[in-house]
Amino acid sequence: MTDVVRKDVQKKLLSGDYGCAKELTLSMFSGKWKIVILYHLGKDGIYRFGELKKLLPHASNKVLTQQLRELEEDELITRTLYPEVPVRVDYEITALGQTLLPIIDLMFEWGTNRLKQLKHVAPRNINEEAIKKKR
Amino acid sequence: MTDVVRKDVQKKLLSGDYGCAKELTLSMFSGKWKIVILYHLGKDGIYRFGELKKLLPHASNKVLTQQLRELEEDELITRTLYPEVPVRVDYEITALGQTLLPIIDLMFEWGTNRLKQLKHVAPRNINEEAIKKKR
DNA sequence: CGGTATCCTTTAGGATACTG
DNA sequence: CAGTATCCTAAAGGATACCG
Repeated sequence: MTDVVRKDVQKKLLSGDYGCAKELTLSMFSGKWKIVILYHLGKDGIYRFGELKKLLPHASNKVLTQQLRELEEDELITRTLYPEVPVRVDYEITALGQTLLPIIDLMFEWGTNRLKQLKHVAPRNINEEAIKKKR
Repeated sequence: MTDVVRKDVQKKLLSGDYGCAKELTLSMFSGKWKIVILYHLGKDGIYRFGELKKLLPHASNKVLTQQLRELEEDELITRTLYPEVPVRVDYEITALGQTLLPIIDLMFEWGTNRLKQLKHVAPRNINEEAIKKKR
């Protein structure tokens, strides 16, 4: 899921149902590349489309564009087009987007600690879990 | 998306690729009802399956069970079965799961603030955005 | 360069009926 | 009571080709 949540939240907003604050926040990240995009824009400043593509070589044109458009809709990033030849497009994080950075940092921290733990229980355990999943 | 991320992270763990700490954390929440489940278990203590169902009336049996199983796999909650008649099953958050609560709290806080802002820009704006999306 | 357009696959999520 | 089992659909994500 992920964008199930996003659409759900949007629907609730439209119908005047202003509950589910956590879900609203979660829906900001939900999308395969959104966290990473926000992270880099928050950390390094401005990126051009092509630069983001290099950063995320596994993201297809379509999906990357889609994620950027949604982040823009959510007012977390801005898109600036310079009508030069060839065209240039800059993506930058907004003030609102920056307010998400502390959360992303916490997530990074938690994930890092958890990865350390998972290494200690030895890779074999992880494999066993994976096998268990296949049943 | 959402569990795209979860499976992605699991794959990376298996192949020894221990990057993507943020994604690991995100994958803990990704799933339509996971945050809410963690939130309630973290706040109120133990819940039985039926109680969770009442709390989440829109979740189907299948999906709710699935989310609980994944949370258990990720070691965020425990499942305890009491072989009484009729059977009883308790769900409880683990110590690891509790370490996610600060993040969830932050998400709740961010979402609440954002909802306030969105109310102030007036519902009409939101409708315009929604219309824009339909193109 | 920064995308669209098109087509395709996968899978998350859901409705309903049934069971130990 | 606490789930499985089955079937279904919507939509997220991806590959590739083309465009202003």
